[in-house]
Amino acid sequence: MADTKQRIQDVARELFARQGYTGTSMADIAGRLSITPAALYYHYKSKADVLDALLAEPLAAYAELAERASVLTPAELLAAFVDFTARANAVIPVVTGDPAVRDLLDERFPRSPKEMMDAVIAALAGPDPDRPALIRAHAAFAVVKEATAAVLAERGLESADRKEILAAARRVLDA
Amino acid sequence: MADTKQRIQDVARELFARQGYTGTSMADIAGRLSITPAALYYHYKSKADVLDALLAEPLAAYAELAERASVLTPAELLAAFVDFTARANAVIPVVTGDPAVRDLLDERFPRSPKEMMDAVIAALAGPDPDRPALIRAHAAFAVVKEATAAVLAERGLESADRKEILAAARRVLDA
DNA sequence: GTCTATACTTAGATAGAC
DNA sequence: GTCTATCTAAGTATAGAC
Repeated sequence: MADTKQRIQDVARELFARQGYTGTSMADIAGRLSITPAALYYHYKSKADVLDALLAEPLAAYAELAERASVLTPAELLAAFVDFTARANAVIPVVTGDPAVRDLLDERFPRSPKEMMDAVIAALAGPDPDRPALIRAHAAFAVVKEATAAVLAERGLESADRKEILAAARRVLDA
Repeated sequence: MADTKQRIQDVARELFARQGYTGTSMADIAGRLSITPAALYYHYKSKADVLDALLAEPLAAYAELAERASVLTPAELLAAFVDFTARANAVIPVVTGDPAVRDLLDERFPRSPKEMMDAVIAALAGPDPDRPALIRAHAAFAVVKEATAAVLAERGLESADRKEILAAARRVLDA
């Protein structure tokens, strides 16, 4: 990818994460790069396209995970999801926090994050889940997502952290 | 409170929850009430004031919970937090999802939601926590917050649900 | 308490020069 | 590839009539 496009994505990822997608203007992004907003439109035809470029790879990874979910054991799925969360850490709040982003993604990507999350939850809950099983699945999902984010907020995700998170998630899942 | 003010708050709560604070305009709120935006400014002097009015009660409840956190047992704290989450359900995503709201609250309320969350996490982690204890505290917090929200998304929080959520959170906390 | 009209600002986006 | 200049739309907010 051209150097300028890469730099735009890096700045956009940081600003979207800090201020949200709706809360970040094209002028904000351009200012950080010491160019004018108009110059951005040479590289991307809209603000939504900048977001697309930023999310394409993480969303594809999420889709792959959701597709494999039903053939993995819960332990394998939780482990894979910790790693996904760690890699996509910077963009997850952008997707989950801003309703405008959710609507954009519905138009532009085949499967919504909500659908993919539901697939993971369903796999964690097992076949024909009752209400307690669904609650435990949501809880285990939450443990992985939030605990991983909490660790990454102040340091790298070390091997011991990963094991602790997975152990907690498995305790939640096994009633 | 005057009837119109109450109806403005009800509409604002619903729209902020669905579209986010930044993603909701005064015209959106006014339209739902079949009045003009200008009329809103008779009742509230700014959009931020509408948000303030909406969040004052939940934030005060959260502050009280955070203050009592250190003298409650973890089980009591988790139970109180389930109930708080259930009551504040509609506005929690408004606060946590939009960075602009976080900045507004920093200016307008004495203690930020982040600070209060940290107090709860610290109480759950116990004195002089090591890294695993902090991870477990974050995980238990996440279980209560997300599982309660998941249940409320499709039905009321029944007594059995509450017990299931608390049992899961306690399994996370006790290594 | 609500309206019309409007001021002011910011944002997304385009045209055309360089 | 980037700029200047500009358009259009939307949003917050106010003034003053009713």
